[in-house]
Amino acid sequence: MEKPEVHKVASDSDIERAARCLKAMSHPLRLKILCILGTEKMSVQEIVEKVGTSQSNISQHLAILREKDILNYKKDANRVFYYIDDPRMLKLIEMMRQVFCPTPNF
Amino acid sequence: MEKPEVHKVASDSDIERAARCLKAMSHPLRLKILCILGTEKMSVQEIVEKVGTSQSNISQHLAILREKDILNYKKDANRVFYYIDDPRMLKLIEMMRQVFCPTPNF
DNA sequence: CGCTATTTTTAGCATTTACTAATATAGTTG
DNA sequence: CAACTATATTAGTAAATGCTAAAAATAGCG
Repeated sequence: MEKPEVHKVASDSDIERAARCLKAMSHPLRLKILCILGTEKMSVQEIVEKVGTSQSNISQHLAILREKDILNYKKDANRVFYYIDDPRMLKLIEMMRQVFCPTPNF
Repeated sequence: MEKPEVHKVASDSDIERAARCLKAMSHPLRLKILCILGTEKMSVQEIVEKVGTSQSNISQHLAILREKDILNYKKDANRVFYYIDDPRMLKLIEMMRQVFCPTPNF
């Protein structure tokens, strides 16, 4: 009862993990990918069209999100479909919307 | 009524802004600073002690958070007290806790 | 199999980031 | 003002990041 701290600080390992994840999200193109994905599955092609940069560049960014377990994917014949698997990630993105998007769009 | 989209994608400028902010938060030391700050005001000294790296290093990280408007500060005599001003930022940090901290601490 | 479409990987390069060590600034106090 | 405390800034360097262009996988199709 001596220390009325409202909260303890997160453990260093939690912080490291969070920072790694944030870092992966903190590039405009990658964040945009996450935004347009939302709860959908989308082919690389489609992502390229909607995000607007070279296919190679998108593929590299997708690799980063994949390696950090932010995106999951499924191969279907010729194509690869990416999607957000982790509900916590969806929650995080929803939160970003609330914080960073003035109008109720997004 | 033709397109029953659940949401529109955030505007590119919103995304750029969000990405800049996330990037500023996405370093372990900076994230830790934000975590230990929470709703408090804290001197650089105190932050140095709690975070655990050199004074110069902390000062540089504080500068980054300051320049990105994530932290505000007040000078008091000899010392400088940093704090999180923006309630949206506090909300974001709270969210991080929920997502990244398994135990109900933080 | 040769051909096309989709995606990934590689190489090379310019830019940015992060740290340490050293120095500077500013306020405090005797 | 000299010495001290707290903070910021600078310089230098090693590592990481991000992009373009080119080449390589992978799968489907005649």
